[in-house]
Amino acid sequence: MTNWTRFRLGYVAMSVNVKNCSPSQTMTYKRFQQLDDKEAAVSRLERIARSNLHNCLRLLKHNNAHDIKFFRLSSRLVPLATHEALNGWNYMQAIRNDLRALGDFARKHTMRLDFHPDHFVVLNSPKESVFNGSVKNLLHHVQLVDGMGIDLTHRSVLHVGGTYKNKPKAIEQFISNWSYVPDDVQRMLMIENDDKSFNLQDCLYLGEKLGIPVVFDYHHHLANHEDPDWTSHWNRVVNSWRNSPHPLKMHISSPKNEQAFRSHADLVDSDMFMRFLKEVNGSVAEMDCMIEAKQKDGALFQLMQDLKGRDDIEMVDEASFYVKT
DNA sequence: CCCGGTCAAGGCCTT
DNA sequence: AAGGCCTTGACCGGG
Repeated sequence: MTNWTRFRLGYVAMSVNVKNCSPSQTMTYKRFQQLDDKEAAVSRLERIARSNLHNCLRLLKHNNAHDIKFFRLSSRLVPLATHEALNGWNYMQAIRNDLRALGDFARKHTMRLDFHPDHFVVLNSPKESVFNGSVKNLLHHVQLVDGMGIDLTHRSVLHVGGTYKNKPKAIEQFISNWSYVPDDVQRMLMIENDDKSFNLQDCLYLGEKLGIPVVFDYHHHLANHEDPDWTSHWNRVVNSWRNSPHPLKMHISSPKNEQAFRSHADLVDSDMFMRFLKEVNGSVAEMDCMIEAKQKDGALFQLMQDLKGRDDIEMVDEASFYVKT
């Protein structure tokens, strides 16, 4: 138990302020197929990947200028990286320097970077092909983290997966599949409650059983819960992070509206956020809050602006603060 | 230049 | 069994 918590804000993948700086440029497989000169096509993929990483570095510089030390990298940095048609493609060779530059900058400025692989990475699938494809994708993420030269532990957040019409069975499937997940990947992962299937208590059950930190998504919890009172489970969330080198991490977003409750709004509602912060304040020394909003870093800046006017907030810098109790 | 259709990957719901 | 939808940013081609 500590006195106050230092809260740090982060955002996802791209900036609304830095123009022409996409870290997710791509080439679809269809397009790749249409190109006759495969060697040229591959070097075009490599150019795109390098450009994505270069843009990431620009984003990190922008973040650093605004004290933002927490950032989720795009999971589409290297187009077609794990596509079977490109088996044997040594993209790491092509991106090594850019990747290293990214990691060097992050380390120099003590930034926390992580990933959130796309929804088709499903570790509890009963289909072997889906499971294997998921592991392949996650091993790609391991390579990226290693290539940046930063520690692998707890860098990638994942949902539990599908329910397949039998949630208890799907949870047990996750546990049995877990034993086939490579050690590196296991070490890299965190699990997050989702908005339709696996709620906070499901994640805590798995997290405790398998030693995986639980990322609490407050918005998902509002949309999908077994027990609406998350506070009575909070100490278990805190505890799931006890062996992590990183502070507890959570996701913050606001519903778009009542009809599309599960969709992300442009901005984060600061009153809702403050109510949440007051509940958790003091439970840990530091906490990282990932802002998931349409307006990306714009939402982060707006939120900080909203908090700035309050007398129960003590600002540390442009992206972190204490809550006074 | 703008706009609508399309795109590797899973799961789920409807028909 | 098959097709549409979810969700999302990027890109392509047509107007």
